[in-house]
Amino acid sequence: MPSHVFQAPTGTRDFYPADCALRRFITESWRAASIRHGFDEVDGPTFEHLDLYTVKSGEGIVSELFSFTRAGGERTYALRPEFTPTLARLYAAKAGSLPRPTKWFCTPTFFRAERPQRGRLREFMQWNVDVLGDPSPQADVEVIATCVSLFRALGFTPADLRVRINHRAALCAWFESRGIALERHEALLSLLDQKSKLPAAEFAARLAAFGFTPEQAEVFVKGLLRTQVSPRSSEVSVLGETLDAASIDPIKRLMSGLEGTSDVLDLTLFSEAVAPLATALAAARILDWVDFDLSIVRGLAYYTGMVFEVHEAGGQERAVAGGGRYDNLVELFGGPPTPAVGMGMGDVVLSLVMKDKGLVPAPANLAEAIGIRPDVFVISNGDPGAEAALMPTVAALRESGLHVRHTYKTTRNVGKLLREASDTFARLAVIIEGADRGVIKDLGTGVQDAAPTPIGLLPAALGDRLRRGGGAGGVEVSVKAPEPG
RNA sequence: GUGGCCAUAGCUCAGUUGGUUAGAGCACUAGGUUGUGAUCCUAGGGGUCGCGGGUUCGAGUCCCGUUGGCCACCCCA
Repeated sequence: MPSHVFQAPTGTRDFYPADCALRRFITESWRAASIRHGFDEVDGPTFEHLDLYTVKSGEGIVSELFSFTRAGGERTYALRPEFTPTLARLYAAKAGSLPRPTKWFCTPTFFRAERPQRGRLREFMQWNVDVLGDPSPQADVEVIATCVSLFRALGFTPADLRVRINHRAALCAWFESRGIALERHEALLSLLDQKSKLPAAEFAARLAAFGFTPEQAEVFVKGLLRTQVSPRSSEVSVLGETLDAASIDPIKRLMSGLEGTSDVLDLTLFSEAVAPLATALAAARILDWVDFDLSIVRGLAYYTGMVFEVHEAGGQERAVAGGGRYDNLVELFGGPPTPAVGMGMGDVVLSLVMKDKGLVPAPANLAEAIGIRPDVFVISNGDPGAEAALMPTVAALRESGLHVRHTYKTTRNVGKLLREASDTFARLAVIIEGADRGVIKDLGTGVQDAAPTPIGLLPAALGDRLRRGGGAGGVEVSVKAPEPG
């Protein structure tokens, strides 16, 4: 008896076949969404010099990292907790020769030494999408649209998930216009960030210290600000303050460009900085996924403009994705001044939300989606000639490039073996009936050929059958086709 | 790093105020209904009750420790 039982380290996961299938489905979905939006895949090392992470986040980050020194070595390394520093390093090294914009994505594994809890583990995968070298709102929206494209592909609707957007620069400009001194902005942002963790009354009380009325505090508490605007109206009020004519103009432009949308619009943080963003969101046809939300701050000090998080509409789980614009980050890592916008999405929360919404594909659909359905399941009916022909037939079919399976059981009960074939989600079955022939059955339709096929012709016959879509049935593929545009 | 809850077969669980060789369903394996994916029948493998220690005549059942899990805090790149 072993005196010690080996267990996986805290916060890590073991991936059995079904788990691997789901993980691959997710990463393949990430890849597909990235690629159809024109992003190129990159990657870096799984560990970096520790300094790379303290540059951006300070020494305090070290306790959150898995760091180590090689035996006998002097340098300290850390397993990567995020991709952004690596991205900045990659970009800075070749900035001069890279196109503008540079659009990169990756779907690697990350490590964080945190206490695990729901939606947070110590090892996880995260999709990163970044646009470098483009300061326009279109770049902001491109990142968000890629994110939304994934949600659509997975079967989510705007009723399931909400993209909650804020704008750091616009928010701070608005603070300033209200006479809040620059040095108090950080404290105010941090207060907004704590909104969901404070009792409403206390939150309002603390806001009052910044000069906000109880009525305005209520708007912050509700988080989302949707203001009724009539295109014919000459006045618009936000947070109880009437906007000036210069501010109203972009609203009206926005309204006129949005045929078919409701005249209820999110106008939180309305300003010259936000209107172009809203316009671009509309042009990308994802405005219906988006709410502006004053309380979205993100913990990062380096965000400079738009910031966003994606949450379940009902508020369950933690953020599915988050990101924003960080125009000074590349410079921080030694590159040229480069406007940049990006986002990250982890597999842990995404999986939880998919389960919440019943959007995890059934095993057969997963197998179809990630391309692991067997083409053919070869069965012997027990005839001595068929027994001898079984493995050579399997080999010949594999030589022709097909995904071929056969039983490892001893029974030759055809019914049981067809059951096994069906359990593997194979498209076609071949029942070898003798040394020289086998009959083909389509496991999707249940239709079996009336006449057997000479064994030497099986590779060609099966290949032909599969090319014509044979065996495609039997599973419902829930993965939606990419949407046009 | 702090706190709370939890830990019995691969999975979901039952195990009476501590008492004989620890159970069920599903799953799995084999066989049957003399070759067609259903249903069904039969048989079988598999746990020493996360691990270690303690109390007791006796512990899965009580106590302590430890490991792991879940949840919240901190943090969230």
